[in-house]
Amino acid sequence: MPDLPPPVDPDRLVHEPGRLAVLAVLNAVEEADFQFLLSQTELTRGNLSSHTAKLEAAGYVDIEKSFVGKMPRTVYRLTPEGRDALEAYRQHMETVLGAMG
Amino acid sequence: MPDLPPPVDPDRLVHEPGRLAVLAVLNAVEEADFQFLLSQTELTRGNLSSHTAKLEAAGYVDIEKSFVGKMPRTVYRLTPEGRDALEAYRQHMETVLGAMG
DNA sequence: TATTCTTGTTTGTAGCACAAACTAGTTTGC
DNA sequence: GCAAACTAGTTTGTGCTACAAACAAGAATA
Repeated sequence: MPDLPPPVDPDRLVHEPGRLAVLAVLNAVEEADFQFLLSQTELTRGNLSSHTAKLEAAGYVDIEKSFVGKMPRTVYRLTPEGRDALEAYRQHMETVLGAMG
Repeated sequence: MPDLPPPVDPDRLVHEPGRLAVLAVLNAVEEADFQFLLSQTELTRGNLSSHTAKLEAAGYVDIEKSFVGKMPRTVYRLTPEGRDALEAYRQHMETVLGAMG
């Protein structure tokens, strides 16, 4: 029989599946543009835009805007705080899930 | 460098922290009453009530009402479907988190 | 020139989590 | 024996937030 579970209290900003998908991609690639995130996460553009805005407001993601030729391009990067938050989330969830196994 | 993450698409009914806490407790103990769930999950009563109602509606939890002496008592149990859903959730999240390690 | 494509942002809505207020009955105190 | 306080949950109201549709600003294309 599994042990009684530890408290379940994840960082909600990370826990939301759309944002977790974004963070997981950024964790893997260091740097990604809007289109790449779109294709990897399968979010809609509106959704991706608002999730990245929220992650930026939290200090978890840096957003850098520039132009490639004449077209705008937005590049997203995990900040150190974002990386820490993601790692803390991972450990928290591993603990919770591990106690269920 | 971590691999690109697999799709992040957890069962939202399970993913919600309050409900995950309830399911994790029920997974551990087979059977629990309202008060025990309250103390273990640290949810408010209103919250616990509505989360369990949702889990019952989904067929993940059975609710059994009886009396102990003259006081009502409600006992909660995981159904087989609930157990399966929780296990599927666990595996899904392990996969997602594992790719981040 | 106009229409269609790109790159995102803003807006409107519906759903949901949350806690406060409520219900129904029981025990305790005076 | 009557009121106040406690038990065991449920219902209700509110505010947040995820979601996609509509929008905006330009660039390429026909």
